[in-house]
Amino acid sequence: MFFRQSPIACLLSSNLDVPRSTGVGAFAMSDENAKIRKFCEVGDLRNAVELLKKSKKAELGLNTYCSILQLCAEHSCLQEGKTTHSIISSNGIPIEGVLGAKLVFMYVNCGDLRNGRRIFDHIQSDKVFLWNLMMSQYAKIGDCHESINHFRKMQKRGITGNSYTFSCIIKCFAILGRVGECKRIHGYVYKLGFGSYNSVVNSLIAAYFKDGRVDSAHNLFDELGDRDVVSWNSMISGYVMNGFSHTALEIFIQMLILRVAVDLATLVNALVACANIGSLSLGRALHGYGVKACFSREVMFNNTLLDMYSKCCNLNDAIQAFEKMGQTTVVSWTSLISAYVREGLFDEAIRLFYEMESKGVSPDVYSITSVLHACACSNSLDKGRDVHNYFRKNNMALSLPVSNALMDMYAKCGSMEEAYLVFSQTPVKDIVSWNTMIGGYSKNSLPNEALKLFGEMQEESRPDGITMACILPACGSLAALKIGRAIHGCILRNGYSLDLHVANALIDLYVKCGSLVHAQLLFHMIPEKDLITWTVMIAGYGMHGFGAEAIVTFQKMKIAGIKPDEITFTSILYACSHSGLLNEGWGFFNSMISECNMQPELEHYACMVDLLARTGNLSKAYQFIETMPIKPDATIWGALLCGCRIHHDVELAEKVAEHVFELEPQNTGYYVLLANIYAEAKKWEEVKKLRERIGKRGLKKSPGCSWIEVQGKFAIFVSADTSHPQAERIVSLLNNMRIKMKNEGYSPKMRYALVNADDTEKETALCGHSEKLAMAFGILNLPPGRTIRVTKNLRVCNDCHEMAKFMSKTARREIILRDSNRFHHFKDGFCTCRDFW
DNA sequence: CTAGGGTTAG
Repeated sequence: MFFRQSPIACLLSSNLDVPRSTGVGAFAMSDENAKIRKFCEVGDLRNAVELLKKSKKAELGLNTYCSILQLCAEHSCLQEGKTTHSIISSNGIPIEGVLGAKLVFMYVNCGDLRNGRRIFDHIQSDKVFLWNLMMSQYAKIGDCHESINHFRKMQKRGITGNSYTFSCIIKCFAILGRVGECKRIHGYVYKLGFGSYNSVVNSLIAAYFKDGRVDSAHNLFDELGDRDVVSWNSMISGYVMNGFSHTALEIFIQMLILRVAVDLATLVNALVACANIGSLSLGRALHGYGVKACFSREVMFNNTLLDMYSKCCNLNDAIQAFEKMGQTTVVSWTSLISAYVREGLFDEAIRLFYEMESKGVSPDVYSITSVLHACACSNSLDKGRDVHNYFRKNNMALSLPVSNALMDMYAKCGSMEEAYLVFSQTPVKDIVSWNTMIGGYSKNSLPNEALKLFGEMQEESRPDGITMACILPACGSLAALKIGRAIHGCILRNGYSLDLHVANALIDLYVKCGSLVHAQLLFHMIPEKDLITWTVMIAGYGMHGFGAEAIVTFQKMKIAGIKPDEITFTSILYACSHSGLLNEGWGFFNSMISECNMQPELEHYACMVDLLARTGNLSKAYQFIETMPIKPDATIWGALLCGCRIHHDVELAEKVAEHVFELEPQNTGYYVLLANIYAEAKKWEEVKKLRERIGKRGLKKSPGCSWIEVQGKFAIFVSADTSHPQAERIVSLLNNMRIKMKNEGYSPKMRYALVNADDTEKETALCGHSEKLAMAFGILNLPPGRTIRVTKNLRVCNDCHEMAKFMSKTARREIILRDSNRFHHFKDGFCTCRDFW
């Protein structure tokens, strides 16, 4: 009955002499403490703290504070934890020992690492638990360095770690990619006797997988006696991470056979494996399994499921998975956006981005890069700019991946100016930034800018294999053999040639630089050729006029089990047309439809028209165009117009030209072509009319331009250029050549001149063509016997072609001339095109 | 006594 009274009532009602040591407080304290502890036991934190606030210092015991702090920690209630802390302080309780540890635990668990750290530093505890707590929390927020610092301090103080310490430190070193340290810890762990702890071994397995040491990881797993679900999950995710999704799924199946309990992480990893190998049926089975295991409310499960359906090319199921989700995150939206991109529905993907934003889900780096990728793929500069403006309006920070995605978008949409603007405004660039810009310039036919940036890059950053694959096409389009060779050397020194992208780009480089022998050599050295390798070589043979070799290569490719795609067919048809192989061309065209189930596209029709027209089947070509299932464009009619010129069919040319002019009224090349056809038929009146027509439209003929690389420098010539320092020597060489030609019975093909002037004037005009100037410059400046390689932006003219043949014989030089259409190898008075181009 | 090792997107 005494105990049931309140302490105050006791004091007032009693005059008993109570000993001081056990005192009134002692009885009262147990009462208040018990009440608070009772609240804590049932998880009523609010009432526990309220009562704590009302209680006096003397009424409270240490355990009571600890109970409340424990509850705060478990429920992550920082506010109540702080209140408790301040009561402890104002009550003058020293922060040390168990109470100090509890405070650290509370702060750290509530995510207030700063206050946790302050108390941790203050109490100077040697408890391993607290050290582990700090380490793992730093690791959790991604500050691996601080976590490692703690570990080092711990070692200095002579505190021996336990399994928690080592699993954490191994993870930190693994994240930082310091596998050497992991190995060191591995040995240390064995010495201390933690070598059989599954938590430690599991983190080691993950560390080795992260470093690509699949075998080491697997050995650890084999030797691990006490495997738990995490061990299995580590194996599955490790194999997936290293690109062995099939093995990952085999391990998953093994797990099912051994009846190891599967958890959420297991299913998520297995679903990723299914997504990677496109195994829809297994993915569906896992879907069902997960629903039965009650994971259908887990965001992680649903997001992975959505992505699995997307990657298995099942957009409908992906949409359904999204719609069934109770809770969506930015990850769900991003996966859905990517799913639409994968299906080619770019506009819908872009629309989803804005819908997500309007639903209050703020975009992150991944969603932003995805939507920019959608803009890039849809080739829509306006939509890409809109997204860019959206960032600016919302003051969103441009992180490096976002800036890189912006550059890529602008580059793919053809605006290198805007791409460069982003690039120049990116203070710290990485290799991706440089590669994106260099590749962008290459693909947008700005090879000089690509080379310039490549030079700048080397001052700041080390190029990698991708850089090489980006810069090589620029060298190719300039026919910059010397620079290309230097880059080839760099590739060999760094071992980049093992990368198939690089190897393919190198073959293409040598093809484009006219060095077919080198291209062939490299081609034969590649043990595992992919579709691109074969296609590049087929196109290369075609461009150089080796149709038969192109066909043999095509057949070898099929034997190697590689299926041709649309581009391969373009290349082989192109090769047939450049060598005049009509029957073979038809064969490939038909097999494309019947054997490979492909719909020929415009470029395939263009090749066939070209082939028919060149071989003189003009009316067949006309019929072929008229029966095409798709609308012919200017290049198709243009190919026929070319044929009309070769076979001097003025009547058909006029008919065809009207189609061309209607489709591409701004393209001067076609007017010039028709003018030449008239000129060759000596229809000067018609030439004059056409010139007037061109004049009215205000069209300008794009100037012919040729260049040649001598000692790593380019000499560039335009038609009738007299500004070159060696102009006099060049002209006299050409005049001498012309005289020699006349003496040997060659007459200049005057009918190819556009002007109706007297013969002398025509001859001068003929002599001024840029390719002649470049070839002459080559003869004058390259050591005897060296092959002369000239590149021209337009098609070579017939007169220049004749002269090149003559030059190759009289000057005893091999000349390789690349025009906008193909290669001409001149040797001993003959050309590989056999005058057929 | 408390904690951890394995978890989706580009």
